[in-house]
Amino acid sequence: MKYNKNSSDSIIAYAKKLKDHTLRELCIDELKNHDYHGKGKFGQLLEKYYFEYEPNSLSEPDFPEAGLELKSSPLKILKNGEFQSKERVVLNIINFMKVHKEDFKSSSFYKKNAHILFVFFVYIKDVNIIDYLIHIVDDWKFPYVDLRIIQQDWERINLKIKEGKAHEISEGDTFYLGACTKGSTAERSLRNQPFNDIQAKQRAYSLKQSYVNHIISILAKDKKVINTFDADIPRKHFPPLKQHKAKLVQKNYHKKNILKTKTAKLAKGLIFERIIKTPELLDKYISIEDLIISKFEPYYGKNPREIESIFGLSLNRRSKSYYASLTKSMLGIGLDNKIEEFEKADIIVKTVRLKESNLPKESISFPAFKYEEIVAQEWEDSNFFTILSSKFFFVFYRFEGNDLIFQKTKFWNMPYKDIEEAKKVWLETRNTITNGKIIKQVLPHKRLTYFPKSIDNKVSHVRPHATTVNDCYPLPVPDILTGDIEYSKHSFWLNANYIKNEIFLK
DNA sequence: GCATGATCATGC
DNA sequence: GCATGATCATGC
Repeated sequence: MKYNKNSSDSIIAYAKKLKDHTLRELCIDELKNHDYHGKGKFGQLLEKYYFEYEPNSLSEPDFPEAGLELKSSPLKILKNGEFQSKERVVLNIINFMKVHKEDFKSSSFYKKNAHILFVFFVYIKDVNIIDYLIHIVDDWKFPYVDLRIIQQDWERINLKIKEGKAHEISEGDTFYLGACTKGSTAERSLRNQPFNDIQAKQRAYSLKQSYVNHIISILAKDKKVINTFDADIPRKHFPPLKQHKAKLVQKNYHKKNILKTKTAKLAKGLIFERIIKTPELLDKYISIEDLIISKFEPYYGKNPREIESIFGLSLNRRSKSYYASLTKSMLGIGLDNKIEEFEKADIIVKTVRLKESNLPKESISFPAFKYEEIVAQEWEDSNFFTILSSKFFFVFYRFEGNDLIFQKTKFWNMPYKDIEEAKKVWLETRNTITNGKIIKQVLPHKRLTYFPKSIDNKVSHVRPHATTVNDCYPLPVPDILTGDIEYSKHSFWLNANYIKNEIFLK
């Protein structure tokens, strides 16, 4: 053994030798003649050829004597050169039949994942897994406040199981710790649950992608991992057949690296600020939601101008960030800073202005979808499903006469049944595009479409979401009526009535 | 007064 | 220049 399996320090030190290298360089004899692809393969190769133990699926950590769990995970490079997690980090599978009897501190989750050794590598499509460059290697223990929130998340997942609702679990139920589906196909991965005959999709605990990004930013900062690509990546590390591609990849690495150094300088002002300034605050409230909502209570009944003046602000009311600024002020967050808890939990903040009838003045829009993308996707891979699976934070203002009054705030995530309703809208939209039957009638100043309308579905509808009618995305199939090969951008919207009845009034 | 098509305004 | 959150405009 090249390390002492009883000592986490020894394992971590050995692991750190991976940094700035590829598996091909470090395990060359065993691996060099293979072309490896596929999800999860990197982790298996790492365990078998670098740490030299056989991959297992025990409930213990990967290094049981040291209490250390090994997790490898891909990074992607953003256009601005920053590194981000490519996906969530999937942890142990949730055993519905057993976990409801556990408590957090002695749970299988905590036993396995209290101390994690992360190996982050740079993912590039179609490149042999053993040529991925390992970028960040470090161990991770959850900070106290995060752990408290994760415990609350864990208990919330457990509550759903105890209520016989394992089949209704959603990513939006929780903040940092998610319960993501796991298994090749949905049908094949159904599992029994203890308090309901309905089978539930197999799920695993996972760290949400945004939380993983937070981990990455901390590990990268502590270790000053900035110039990973200073050293040339030797061409021999890429298999001959892929040499052309490898050249491109190398070129890209350097380009990105330069970009990254530039943006790193520019991005220095970006600060994440916590709502929870001291851990003791957590003990005063039942949940983190209650704690956060309590911050807003002093301002209920006031209008935006009054709230501004309380904080000595004078904001541009037309600015897109106007309500976001008010929200930050009430949370005690600097206007230039990001709300750490919201960023880490990928919470979607929406400000809604209601009429006196409690009906929102406007429905809520989401980003425009790409016609070519949507026809190639399945529901559970779609952006719309991801959005609707998120946790939302609503800030409600309500008109009383001409005065706009701050009414209330609310954490919310869409109930399982309503996500199923929204799925119908998505499927119908996809069909409409696939069949090329989008435009119903062309009128002088507008076009009528076959897209789902708000009267067709309780939850959602499709509407234009473009700068002008000429602001288009290409169509995968030309429209039958007009022959158009592109069409103005559209997006999914939440119905105003749904917001009123299912979010504001509930 | 609402539903739906269309567009604005800002910031990156 | 475009993505995004927000808002306008018209006809029934």
